[in-house]
This record gives sequence, structure tokens and C-alpha cells, in this order.
Amino acid sequence: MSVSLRDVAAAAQVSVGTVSNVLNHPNIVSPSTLSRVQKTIKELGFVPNGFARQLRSGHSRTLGLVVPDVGNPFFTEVARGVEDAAAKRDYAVFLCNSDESLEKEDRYVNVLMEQHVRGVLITPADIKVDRIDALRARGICVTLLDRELEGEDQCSVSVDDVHGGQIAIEYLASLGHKRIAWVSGPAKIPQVADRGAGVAKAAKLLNVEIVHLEVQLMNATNGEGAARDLLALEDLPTAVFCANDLLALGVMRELLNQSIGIPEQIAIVGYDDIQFAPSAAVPLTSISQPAYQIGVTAADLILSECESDETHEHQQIKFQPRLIERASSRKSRVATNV
Amino acid sequence: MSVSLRDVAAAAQVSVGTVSNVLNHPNIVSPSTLSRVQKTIKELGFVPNGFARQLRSGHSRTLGLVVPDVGNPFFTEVARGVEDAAAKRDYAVFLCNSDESLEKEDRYVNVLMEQHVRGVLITPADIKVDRIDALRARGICVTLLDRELEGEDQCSVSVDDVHGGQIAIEYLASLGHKRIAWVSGPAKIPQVADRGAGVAKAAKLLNVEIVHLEVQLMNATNGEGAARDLLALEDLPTAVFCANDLLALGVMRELLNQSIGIPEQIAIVGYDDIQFAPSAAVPLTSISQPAYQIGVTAADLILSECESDETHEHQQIKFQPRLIERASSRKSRVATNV
DNA sequence: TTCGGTAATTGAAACGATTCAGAATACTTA
DNA sequence: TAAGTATTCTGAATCGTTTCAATTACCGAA
Repeated sequence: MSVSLRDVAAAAQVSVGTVSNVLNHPNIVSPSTLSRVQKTIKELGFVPNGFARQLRSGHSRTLGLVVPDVGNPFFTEVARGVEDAAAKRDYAVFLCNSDESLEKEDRYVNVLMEQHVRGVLITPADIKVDRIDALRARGICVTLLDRELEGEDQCSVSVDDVHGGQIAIEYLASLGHKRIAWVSGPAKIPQVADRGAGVAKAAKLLNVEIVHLEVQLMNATNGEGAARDLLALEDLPTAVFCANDLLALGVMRELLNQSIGIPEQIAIVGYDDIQFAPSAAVPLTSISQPAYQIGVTAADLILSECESDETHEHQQIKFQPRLIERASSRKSRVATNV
Repeated sequence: MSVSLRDVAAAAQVSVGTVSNVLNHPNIVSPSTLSRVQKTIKELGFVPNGFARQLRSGHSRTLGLVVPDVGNPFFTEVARGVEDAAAKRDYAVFLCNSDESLEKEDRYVNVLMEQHVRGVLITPADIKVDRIDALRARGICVTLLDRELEGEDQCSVSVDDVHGGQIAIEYLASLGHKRIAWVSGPAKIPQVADRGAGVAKAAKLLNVEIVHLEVQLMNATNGEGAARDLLALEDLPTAVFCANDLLALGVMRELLNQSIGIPEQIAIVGYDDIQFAPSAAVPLTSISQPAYQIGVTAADLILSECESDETHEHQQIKFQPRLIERASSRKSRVATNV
């Protein structure tokens, strides 16, 4: 069926070892043999069998990427970054969506171990590290994505979510808001917890009152629900800060539906600055994270760890988010443009 | 380092063959041996080495997914669908972004051949089939995603783009529009060409004038550019149909910026019905494609082909798009809600 | 002419699973 | 009891590479 190294060796009248050298150590092969073998390889359309290669050499040229959901625009961009960086070095990437479910995550980690991926970039659903230890024990590098483990000795690329929550509240407070709704997802999600911590910190410092609403899944539909809950309150907050943009868009949709003026009656700030934030019904102010760059950085980091000879130093890289102001919160006037 | 089948065999006092049978043919192993070996496997934390397994058995439990760009919301959803369906059968999925570049596509196809994926789901950048033939020649199943090859004997899952273009124009014509701009991407992209064909067909039938603008990359920025080009026209069309939603959102942004009323002065219809279409500045009318289901269907199809014993019948599955009407084109009045 | 020394090449072992022909054992049946 | 038949189990061969010790070829120096 498939052309093997042995076939090439026979056709080119050399030994299998030499063909292997042509592939992996061309510098130790004489020029004439080199070109002859290369010609044969091309003629026969030989593609080395990755399994065999990896079986022998012990490691593959593949990476695992485990994220909660590529459908989430933040992770879509991260994935693109990872993929581009990996492709540059001829690595292939397994995409795994854990949906924040431990069981799914477990299954995937197992599959990735079977595939002997070189490294795993993971946004763990939980802080439990046994899965990560299991990977490490098998010689698979692990880099934490958008999550960080205190005192743990491993690489991570994350965003300073505490700071993100903080600047959002500081910004709204600077506009004069004294009572702000904080629409978050489940507190067990570390990013959410961190953003919440930033919110609390800034609120305390600036003497702002926070009304906390929590939804189970951070999507637009639940945002609409949160908005309805908000409207049921006696004393309506003058601003809403949402744990991500999808939630914020949902909140916005429902508020507009109920003819609430944005930002006159209620200002909205989201998180992630997804591609569509500027195109929202009212362009959405949001906390921006360098998602693509996070992906690229994480991939580069883990590849340097995988390929270095024990000399690797674990790094915790932390990006700083920044606020992108748009009409959904701008004080002066309502503008449709960015 | 890693526990091998041999280690398990030694620990459980059986032969390697028996351990292998426990894994792959548990029914032919006596119950007592079975449970003893399974216990040992668990104790030692044994995970079979996928390479070795695949080397011997000739095929892996992996799929390749080659799309132009997961960043494109349509493909993001397709990818989720593929991934979910594959995970159900314990397959892992390689994600590859070709960016519509033949060179990248080639590189990826090569990588996938090396990895000996069981099947490839691909949205080919070009109609050239040699890459596909190369995959087939290596016993790798191929299913075309969102693209179809005339008379070719292979599976495909696509959307009837001709029909999509047609219903968009029919709809706009039914609202009384007589002069419609068609903002498309490069004609070499088959979907674009098909949608264009539908546009032309309906236009001819209904006696509508089409103003054709073509952009290189179908993103929001180029949509803005297209809008500027539109505004430079002497005789402004009363409606714009865009080849995808990103373009449409860009067009919308620029038109609103220039204080053009939507839909009073210009109606807009997009394509893809991305998640954010309802949350756009003016909720966007769009042609909806069942992206997630396309992914699931394609994955199921290719897995059934891979795993069937030669009895597989190639299928061309074609989904029908449908128009989702929203404020950006609605005749009666301007409404912000969906 | 012979002897080191370098450069190029060889070929067998190894990686860790699956497979399968045959051995061992248990169970019937005459 | 012996022969016949299922039922389990064994272990060597195999997949296609990489690796590495051993071999060969070649060249200049003594």
C-alpha cells in the first residue's frame, strides 16, 4: 500500500540506515548519495510513517490544546495563535473542548497520552493537578493557559484578571457610577473569581456598591436572563459589568428590548473585547485581552520547553488587560461609531 | 518511564498476547483473567501507546480537519460539531487552518499523512484534487466540507449556496428593491461563486439590477472599504447583499458612520447568521447555515466510511440555507429587537 | 607498502503494540 | 479411558522507523 523506507532503500540501492540519515542527518551523508536518495524519495512519493518514527524516538510532533470551548471567541483566537505558532515548527495540534467538564477533560487527557503528544496546553476545568501530574509523569510538557497555579513549578500564560476586574470598576466609578451590577459566571471558574476579586477590591477602595448576579453559563441567553433579574430590582444600578462579552451582549439585547437607554440609563462594560464588540447594537466597551498573542506565546513557550535539553526554566507570563472605551459606557453622548 | 504492555503482562502473570486481548477482544478472555489483568492495568496506570498500536494495526483514531480559518464563526461552529461527534467515538481531531493558501494546505495534508490520520475533513482551497487523491491513495478517507466536486466519487457535506444567494435576492426583490449591491469575496472561492450564481439567477428572473463589488478578504475591515466604494457610486443601490456576515457588519459600521439609515436608505443582508448577527448595531438579516450540524454530519459520515468494511457508499449531503429576517432589512419600521 | 584516521555506509536491535498459529487445558462423549 | 472438541493462553513475528556499533572506503603520512 504505502511506500516504506525499505522500499526507498532498495530502489536507491542503499541501506535503510542511509535513507534515514538522508531524512534526519543529511549533513553526514555524501552529496551524491544524498541527491540520489532524495530523488528516489520524490519519485516514489515516500512519506515517512509518523507512528514508527515516533514509536522509536519516543515523542511526536503534536501538541494538545484543551480549552473549555473554541466557540468562545476568546479561545477561538487563542487557538488560532497556538495553531499558527505550532505550524511554523511543523507541529500539528489536537483540539479538545472540555466544556469545563472534568469527565471530558479526563477523557481527553487520556487520549492525548495515548497519542503521546509532545506537550499539552490546557485551561484546566479544575485546580486539581493530578491530571497534570499524570501528564508530566509521562514526560509530556504542560503549560497552563489563561490559568495559573500558585507556587506550582510550571509554565503558564495568563492574563491578570484581578487587574481586569479592577480597571473596569475604576473606570465606571470615574464616570460617577456608585452602584454597579457585576454579572458573573460560576465562581469556581478561576478567571471569574479573579475578575470578581478585582471588582471587590476596586469597589472597596472607591466606595462603590456592587450588586452581584451569577449565571451558570456565560452566554448571551443567560445574559438576557440576568438583565431581566436586574430589571426586577427595586433600585436599578446605573452600570453593569459583565464577566464576558457574550453575557454583555445578552444584557444589552434585553435592556434595549425593554427600551432602557444605553448608556444613559445603564452603562455596560464587557470582558474579552471580541471581534464583534465594536459592531454591537451599541458598540460595547470591553476589557481587551491579547488572545491571539496569548496563544502564540503559549505555543512558543511549550515548544521551547519540549525541545530544550533539560535547560528549560519555567516561566509564568502574565499579560495585562486594558479597557477599550466605546459607546456602551461613554458618558458624553451616544455615538454609534467606534 | 512509561508502563508498557509487557510490564502489565509480567505483573499480572500472563503473556503480552493476553493483555492485548483484554484490551481489544475482552470476550475471548476468561472472566477471572480479565478482571485480574484489568486490575493490574489500573494499578500500574497503564495507557496503551497509540503509536505502537497504530503502527501495527495500520490506522489511528485521529481525524484531520482542514478549514480556511477557525476564526470564521461558521467554521468555528463546524469545528465544534466535528469535535463533538469525533469525541463520542474517542477520536481526536487535528485542527488545521489553511487560510485559503494552497501552500499551507499542502503542508498540512503532508503533516496529516505523516500522522496517518484515519480521515480528513477538508474545505479545499482549490478544486485541484491531486492532494485529495494523494490522501486516498494512502487509504485515508476524505470528506469534503462545505464544498462539492462534480461527478467525483466521494462524500461531501455542503450547503446549497446557489439557493442561498437566490433566496437573498428574491427576498430583497419582494421588498421592492430594484438595484442591489452584491459584495462578494474572490470568485475563486466556490461558495462565493455559487452564491454569486444564485444572485445572478434570481436577478435575471426578477429583473433586478446587480452592482457587483469584490473584496480580497471577507472580513469587517474590507466590508468598511466596500461601503466606502458603494457611497462613491453616483446611483446608490437601495440594498446590499454580502457574501458573509463579517463583510455585512463592516458595511453596516461604515454606513452608520456616514449616517446612512439602515434599513430606510440601505437594507443589508448577510450570510452565515453568525452568533452575533442579532446583536449587531442594527440586528442583521442573514442567510443561516446549520454549521454545527454540518460538522456533526461530516464527522459521522467519515467515521462510518473509515470503519465500514468496504461496504461504504459515498454520499453527497446538501443542507438548505434559510433566511432569518431582522431589522437590517425589515421594511415596516426600524426596530432594535430581534 | 603499510598504517592510522576520517568519512560514509551498513545492518541488526529496539520501540510497544497486534496478530495468529499452535500449545495447553478443560470438558464432552463414546 | 481414550479420543475429540471447545476454550484459553502463549510467544514469536511483524509493523516502519531510528540509532549505533561495526564495517568499508579512501586518503595522506611514514
